[in-house]
Amino acid sequence: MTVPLGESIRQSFERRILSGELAPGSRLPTEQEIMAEFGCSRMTVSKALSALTTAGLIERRKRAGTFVVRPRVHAMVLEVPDLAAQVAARGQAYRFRLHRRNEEMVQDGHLAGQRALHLGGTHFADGEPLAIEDRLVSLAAVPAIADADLAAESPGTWLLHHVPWTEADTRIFATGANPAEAEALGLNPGAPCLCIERRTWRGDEPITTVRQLFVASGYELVAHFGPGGAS
Amino acid sequence: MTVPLGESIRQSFERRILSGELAPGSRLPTEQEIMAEFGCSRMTVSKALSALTTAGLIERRKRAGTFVVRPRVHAMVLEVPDLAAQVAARGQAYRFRLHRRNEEMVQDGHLAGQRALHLGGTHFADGEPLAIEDRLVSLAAVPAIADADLAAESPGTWLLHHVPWTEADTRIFATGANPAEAEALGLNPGAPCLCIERRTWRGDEPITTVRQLFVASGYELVAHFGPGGAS
DNA sequence: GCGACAATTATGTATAGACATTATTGCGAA
DNA sequence: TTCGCAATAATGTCTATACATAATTGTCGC
Repeated sequence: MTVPLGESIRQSFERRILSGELAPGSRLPTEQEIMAEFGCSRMTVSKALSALTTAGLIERRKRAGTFVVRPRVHAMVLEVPDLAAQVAARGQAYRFRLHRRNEEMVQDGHLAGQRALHLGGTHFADGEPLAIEDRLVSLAAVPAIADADLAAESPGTWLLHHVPWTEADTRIFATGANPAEAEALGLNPGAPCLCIERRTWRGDEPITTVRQLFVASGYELVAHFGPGGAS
Repeated sequence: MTVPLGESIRQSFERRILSGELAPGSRLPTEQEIMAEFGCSRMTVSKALSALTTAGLIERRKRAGTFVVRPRVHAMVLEVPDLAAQVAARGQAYRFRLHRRNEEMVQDGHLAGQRALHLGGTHFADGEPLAIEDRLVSLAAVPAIADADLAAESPGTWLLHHVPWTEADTRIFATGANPAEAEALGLNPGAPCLCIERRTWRGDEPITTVRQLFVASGYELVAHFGPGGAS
């Protein structure tokens, strides 16, 4: 038995649901009936249904039975890899240049009232500016960053390797570069750019806020939704 | 016992990991030790650890034990709600105007070699153009769209309510509006726009391809990552 | 010393049974 | 009719046990 029985039960119902054989809102067989169909114990059925529940495909209601959920909003998986790795994966030379680094008391936003390290820099791919970023890192949450060598490694890469986070919000929108930004990116003012603003936390504790402005022609985000969840 | 024992075990280890008490790469107690700590059976411990495994917090290796995973790439959940619903949620009046509808044989791309319905239109929020879209819908996969009333409802909304899909790819990038696009959106040529290109499938069968161009000031995408997965 | 093989130890999966929980259903009384 | 309560049928959780599986560890032979 290469594939576990519980897993094959899960797959069977996943297939029936995704194919439309089991329509949204329709009732699945009872656990007793599924036991009989697959010739296994109720615990095994229950575990398979629990997995489908956490995957969001079905809903279990006591006394009433188990139902296929009706489709809601699309939730897609957005991969946000490390920028240095992503540039390297395209076969380009990656470089980061830091042009601002100072400690300050943050007045507003996500890190308001905390001492933070304020970092600014430019990401280059093959010597061409790809993006500029402006970042605040909480010194309370990440004291070690005060001693980090951020000239060699971008702050994002350093944080990714040194600081685990548990929660993040990202806003993605298009905007025109203002004169200073255009200058830094080698564009004309008003040129289209992709802007990504991200705030991260570990538990309730804010870690960092970053605003990255990408040259439109040099960057795109890719999101995927598929049966496996991620792929 | 309001909270199930297995769940409290799961929470206990989640807390210890997120707080850093259990560092990435470190070994958890064996299932036997956890049994003793919580005074329960091994199945209950195993179920709690299974949940943490699917949540991606720990890794279980036979013979070796259970370990806290090291942080990897960021995978965030991108909410892609229906545009009409999203505009309505902001308290604005939503309208869609269809200005192209014809059947054609698709030459290239995702739907190459299929007969498809080619649709073009504009999304308005409070009477102002918000986005233009250009869409191909496979007539083989979705024959019913030939009879749909797409003047009242946007093609995206119609598809969302009538056609389940199982797989989708999305590209997100910034671009400048070309003269025709700028005209349709009431912008100057070259003005920054957010472009979303999406291809969807049901199983192996392509359903639709769409390119949506948003006025930069009117739209942003929001992605989230958190312990709950979605929130 | 060093490689191959066996023993050990840990997780992976499954069964069978028990009791808890809870929403529905139906019946009886006001 | 309608309100409320009890019976019921379904899922939720847990125990105790068994065997499978796989990687590390130790040992034996060379």
